[in-house]
Amino acid sequence: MEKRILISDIKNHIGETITINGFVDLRRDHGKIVFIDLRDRSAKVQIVVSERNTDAYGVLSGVKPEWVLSVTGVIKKRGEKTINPNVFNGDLEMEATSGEIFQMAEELPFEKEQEITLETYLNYLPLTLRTDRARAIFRIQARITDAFGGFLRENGFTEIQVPKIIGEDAEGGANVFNLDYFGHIAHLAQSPQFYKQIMVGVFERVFCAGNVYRAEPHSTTRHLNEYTSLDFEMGFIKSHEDIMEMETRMMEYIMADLKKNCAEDFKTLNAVLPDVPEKIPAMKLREIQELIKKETGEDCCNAPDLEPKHERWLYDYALKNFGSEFIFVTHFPISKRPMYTYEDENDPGYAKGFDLLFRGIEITTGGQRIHDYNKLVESMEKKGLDPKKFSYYLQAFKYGMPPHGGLGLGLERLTAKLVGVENIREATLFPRDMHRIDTLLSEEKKEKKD
RNA sequence: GGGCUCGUAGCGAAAUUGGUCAUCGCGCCUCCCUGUCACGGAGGAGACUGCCGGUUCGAGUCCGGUCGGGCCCGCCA
Repeated sequence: MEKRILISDIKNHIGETITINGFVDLRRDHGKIVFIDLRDRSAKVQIVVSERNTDAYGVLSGVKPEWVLSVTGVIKKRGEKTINPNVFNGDLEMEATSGEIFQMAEELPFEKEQEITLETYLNYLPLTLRTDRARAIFRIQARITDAFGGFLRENGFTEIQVPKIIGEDAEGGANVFNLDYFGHIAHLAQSPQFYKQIMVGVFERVFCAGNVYRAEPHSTTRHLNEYTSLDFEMGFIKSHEDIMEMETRMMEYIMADLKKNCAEDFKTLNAVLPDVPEKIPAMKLREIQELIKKETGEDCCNAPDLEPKHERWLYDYALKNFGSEFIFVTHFPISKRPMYTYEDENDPGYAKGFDLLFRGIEITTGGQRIHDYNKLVESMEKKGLDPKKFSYYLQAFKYGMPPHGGLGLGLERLTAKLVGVENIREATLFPRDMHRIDTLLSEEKKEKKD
């Protein structure tokens, strides 16, 4: 295959005649001279189409946004007066000598790179995703998953793939999607929890990144019915604090990676990377609740979790008092946690577990898990679950399981908070919510009626 | 599941207490322009103000219903 020259690389071809491919971003028509901003996956550059170059002018002078082109021409340094210091490649341009149109395009149904409502954005995702903003967001997201895997591989973790179709309710309680499995009822996985725990018995340290499903009928800026969970699970830990330490180092690694590889995208989004402290502050839920009572007068001391507004309050508090945009909340009441949750022997009734809050939102839940078979069975019974239904999972514990723990991290939540978008759906390529699976569900319903 | 709120050209917005106000910007079409970079200039097309009904001499504006969007809460990542 012929090596294609990317627009980001044209500075190495000054004076040469080369061919570049891409999409029309914008045309500025001055009559006898036409400027085209052409973008490919790497960058943009200005094409100069002059009437003098008859071949190029004939083909290219009338192009419109999103037309797909191949342009051949000479890469030139711009004259002093025509340099644009505000854009990438602002000191270069291509003088077109010929061009080919691969595909024309209809007029976009929205204003590119302008403010549009979320509804319009979601209705035209195949096109709105082509904007600078969206491409920056999802390049960053791709780096996050890449760095997540990179860090864990360096630390002895093995990547695993886990099923998304499961037979029994994974953890009890949560709403799961049902599906017909050859006449049996199966569910869409709401987490990889059981499989990654089982795999601790195989590899000791495992991780996976995949979609999980929640049939919760919510409609907020931070919930999706299908989201991406970044999970790891590791054996031979002393306590949940080992998991917290691992996550802290992981965050450090991810942020360093983004700083190195996505600086331009953060600039596009006007977003700022957080500093990850050497030790992320950690407080017990009860300590925080007392603090909230003391500082705000609001009494939430008996609640099993923090309310969203208190999570935001805690963000301000941690930033002010600890200089950290991250904070761990530990020791939730065991009664409100899943059956595999490990009770703190030094703090009975409370879990050796934690949430990680970033910029005022919960992005991670993690903790130590019960590894003793009998205790696990006992815990299931306490929660009103039938151990027989979990016999497959329990095998791993019956035949030897090290002390272990892990966590799940919501990729879209992390992305949204990192890049500063208000709604999590802007941090999801093709978000699934109550009302929309690519198209509006209500419209499908309407069509069926007709 | 509960609550709040919004619905005006392709897109984003404006219309004092209901009284020719359906307006502006972008985009689109035609024409002019060899240095722009959100190019500029001249002209033009495009909306029964989501839908149905009501109040009124008069409704984009008020009321009821309906459809759709958004947000918050519960639950969670």
